[in-house]
Amino acid sequence: MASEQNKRTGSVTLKEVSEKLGLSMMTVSRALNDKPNVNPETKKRVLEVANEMRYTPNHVAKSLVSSKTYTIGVIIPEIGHAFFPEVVRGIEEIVDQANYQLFLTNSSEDFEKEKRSINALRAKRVDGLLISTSIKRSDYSFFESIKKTGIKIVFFDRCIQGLGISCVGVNDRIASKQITQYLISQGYTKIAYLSGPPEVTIGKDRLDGFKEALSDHQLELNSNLIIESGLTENGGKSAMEKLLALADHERPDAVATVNDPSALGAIEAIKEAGLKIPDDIAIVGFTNEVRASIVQPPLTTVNQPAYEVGKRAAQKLLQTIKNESESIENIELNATLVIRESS
Amino acid sequence: MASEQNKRTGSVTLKEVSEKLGLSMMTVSRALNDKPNVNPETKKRVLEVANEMRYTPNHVAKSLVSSKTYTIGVIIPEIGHAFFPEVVRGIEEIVDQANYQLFLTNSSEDFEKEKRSINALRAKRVDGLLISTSIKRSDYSFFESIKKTGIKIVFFDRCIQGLGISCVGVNDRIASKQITQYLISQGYTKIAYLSGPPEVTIGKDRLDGFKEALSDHQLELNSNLIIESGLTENGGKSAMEKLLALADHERPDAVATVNDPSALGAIEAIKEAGLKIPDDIAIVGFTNEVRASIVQPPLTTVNQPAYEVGKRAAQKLLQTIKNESESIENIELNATLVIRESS
DNA sequence: TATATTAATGTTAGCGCTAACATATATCAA
DNA sequence: TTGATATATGTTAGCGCTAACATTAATATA
Repeated sequence: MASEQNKRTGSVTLKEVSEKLGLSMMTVSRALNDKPNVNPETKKRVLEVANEMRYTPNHVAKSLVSSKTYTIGVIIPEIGHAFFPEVVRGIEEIVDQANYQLFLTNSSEDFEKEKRSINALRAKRVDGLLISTSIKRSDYSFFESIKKTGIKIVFFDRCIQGLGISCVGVNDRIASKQITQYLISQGYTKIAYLSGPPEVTIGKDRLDGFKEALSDHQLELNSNLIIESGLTENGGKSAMEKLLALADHERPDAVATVNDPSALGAIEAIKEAGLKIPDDIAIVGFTNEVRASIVQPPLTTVNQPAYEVGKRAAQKLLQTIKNESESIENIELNATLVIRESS
Repeated sequence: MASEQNKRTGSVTLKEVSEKLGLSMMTVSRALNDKPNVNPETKKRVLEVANEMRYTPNHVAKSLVSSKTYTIGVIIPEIGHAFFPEVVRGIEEIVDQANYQLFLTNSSEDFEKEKRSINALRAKRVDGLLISTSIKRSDYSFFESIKKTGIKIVFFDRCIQGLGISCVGVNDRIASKQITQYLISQGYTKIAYLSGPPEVTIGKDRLDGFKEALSDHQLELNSNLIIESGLTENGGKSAMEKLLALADHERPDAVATVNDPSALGAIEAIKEAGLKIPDDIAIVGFTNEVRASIVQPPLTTVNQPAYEVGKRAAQKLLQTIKNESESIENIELNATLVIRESS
């Protein structure tokens, strides 16, 4: 029993199975892979014996022959942000259906680590890469050179434009504009904005949407009320503290934010200052992550279909892998307003 | 430039680099892998040319030779549960430091999918497996047979005992006992329990801890007050509704739960019934996930060091891979009480 | 000077598998 | 009966790399 096992790796090989059966490796290979021209009887015997011997095909060897690994790499900037696990869930579902396996890496918003991971995944010969870039990315040239190697890439959520790489995200600009318009329609006039990093699409697009809404309604854009908060709770909190420190006449009556974590941090600051939401100051987020419905007061925000983003990105990547001439697309999913009590 | 690229895969091979240099593949291989007996001058030239040609070593081929893939597989029951992304973050950090790559699969609490994933990962020849089993697991024999193949396994959070496989978790029984004792010390006497699935360690151990605390304080164990809620919000909510439907004299004055999602669901039910927490009914959770501090009222719960669980599990697995005679351990991390306002 | 030792490089074989070609046997039409 | 066709199986070579052994050149030792 254990004697059938390969000395080197501990697993049974095709050769061992074929020897036991008195057949050539090729016939056994054909039988196990549903190739034509195998006697049904032979096939049955092969399957039985392979099963008995607990043969597991070695995909490493298969991959070397076929130069396909049925493996994709996913680069996440921060798995701690509730948005991303949902995206991963979507990706995993699609990828699993297609019998691919998923390598996960977490860059922790560190571009150097992101580069290292991408190179490691290339060495592992992944068939494709699903990337959401870290914030502190500096050189586009890296992605250009990666792209030149011919590996298939799809960006999601945080995209880089102009590289000829497909992207799956939400219509950030429009959604950001809508939620700002909603604040305006509620009668708020001094609206502040906690912005994300401008280098990344989501940072830029959401800020643009905010600005558009203001100018559409002839509201002045007070640059003192636009503060970069990054994408975290802490960033949101300290940005809000700066706003609260402004003189009374400048202080905003409402705050729009680049994402929910940032809004949650801001809420903390507002509460600590002893102010009431939305009476003293209204606030809205962007993401609709798990905490948004639970915080007091429940947060008005934009629902980003995270799971859907993951699914679509994975689908697009698999198509790009399968079909050499797959077009480059900019897929924008619809984000929708979720009106709760914080505004 | 592009002409140096391999026709088959689009990437440059060792052979191509060696031909360009007029050296044998072996010398180039030695130079690139920091092996001894290479002329420093040669090494420098090799590194330069390899870099110029954008050579990326093919780990698939390396793995076939070495029968090591520097790859581990992680099986998560539900990445949507906030606890698990944190665990994954811990795993990823350790694994990355050791230059391993991580395959992530999400079983969605489906044991059939879990088995499929494990088999797929075995075919991919991962060096080890980090597993948190799904709830609906029925046959232990599967794990027994997997273990026989010699693959290294470490369980985390949800373990199966008696298989001779290491496990990293928290001291569930004791922590559950402590939080129940805390409720008792606050004067509650009719304490209900929303329990998890008993087949899984966390379900059993936490319930045991709860029971121990009651019997230590000579409180009667009313089996009507122990309801299986599963591990989700919905389960918690409907279990709580059953408790609220009890006759007045039976109705609990406090509820302990198997985990935070379950507690959060129960809180919803209590609020919908128009009752006040903790005045009408107190509630405590178990996990300390992101929402626990934010819900109204903030949830008293047990802090499970998720990130630490991930790190320790990954460390143990890497040690088990490296060291053939690594001992089988049951690592219990300390969970600590987090007292907030729900009790 | 002859010989042992070390350093630098090369050659061969094989990891586990499959594509592509080769062979043997059975089946069929003319 | 003959060769053509289909079916079932086998053989060879090679995917990209490295371990193990082989060779050559350079240096040290007696």
